[in-house]
Amino acid sequence: MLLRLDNRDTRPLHEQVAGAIRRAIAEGECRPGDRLPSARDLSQALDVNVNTVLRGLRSLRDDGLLEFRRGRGVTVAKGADERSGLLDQVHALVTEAARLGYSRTDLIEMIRGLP
Amino acid sequence: MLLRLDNRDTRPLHEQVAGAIRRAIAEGECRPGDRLPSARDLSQALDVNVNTVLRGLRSLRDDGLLEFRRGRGVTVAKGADERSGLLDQVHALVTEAARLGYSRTDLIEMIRGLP
DNA sequence: ACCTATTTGTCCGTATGTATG
DNA sequence: CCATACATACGGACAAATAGG
Repeated sequence: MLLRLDNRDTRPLHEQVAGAIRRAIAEGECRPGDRLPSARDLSQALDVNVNTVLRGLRSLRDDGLLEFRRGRGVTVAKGADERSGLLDQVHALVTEAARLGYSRTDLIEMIRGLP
Repeated sequence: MLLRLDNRDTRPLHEQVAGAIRRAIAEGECRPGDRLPSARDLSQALDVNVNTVLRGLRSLRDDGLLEFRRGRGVTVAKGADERSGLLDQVHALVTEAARLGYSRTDLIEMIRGLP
């Protein structure tokens, strides 16, 4: 799993980290049960603080994509491969919407308002 | 631009007005630079109070979709058509979600659950 | 079973930048 | 212009799990 961050990306680092790993899972580079590199290794590779990496990882855990075990590392959760692609789309949509001035509530309204 | 409100809709009237006009813009019925019917005309056509219409229009102005000019009316802002592309993205998302067995409610929960 | 060194995520505080009043 | 609040990113100390002797 080879990750890199884009300097031109204006999003917070922890979001970029989360997005990169989410896509790696969506594209099958990491499969359920696989172990991720340790947060410290990732932080070295990406040249950001460990806690910044962990913040990104935590958000993926909250989405049900990852599982944490102190002393054992971070593993890809069961079913993460199916959900990650969809969550990736959701994230992209929410981000694009925010850029254009639309709130999440507006998006929910759009979804509800579809024919 | 033909607008109508749904009696069964439980949302506040000003939200319904805003939603209806937003959709009209997204579907190309109103293009950037076009003038909207006056708030008074809209209030007559929709059978709601003028201030209710204005409240909805104001929220669209805050989103950057409309521009107000005293004495000259309300016009569709530049770039408002580009934002309508969001609806296409929403469509694609809902379709892909359905293919994977996720309902709109599931998507809404995903959006709500984002960090 | 025991110890201990290492690896791993968790938790605390702090500096900096960005809004907000 | 100043003050206040909030988010972001960082650093260091900590505790759980592991691996080797």
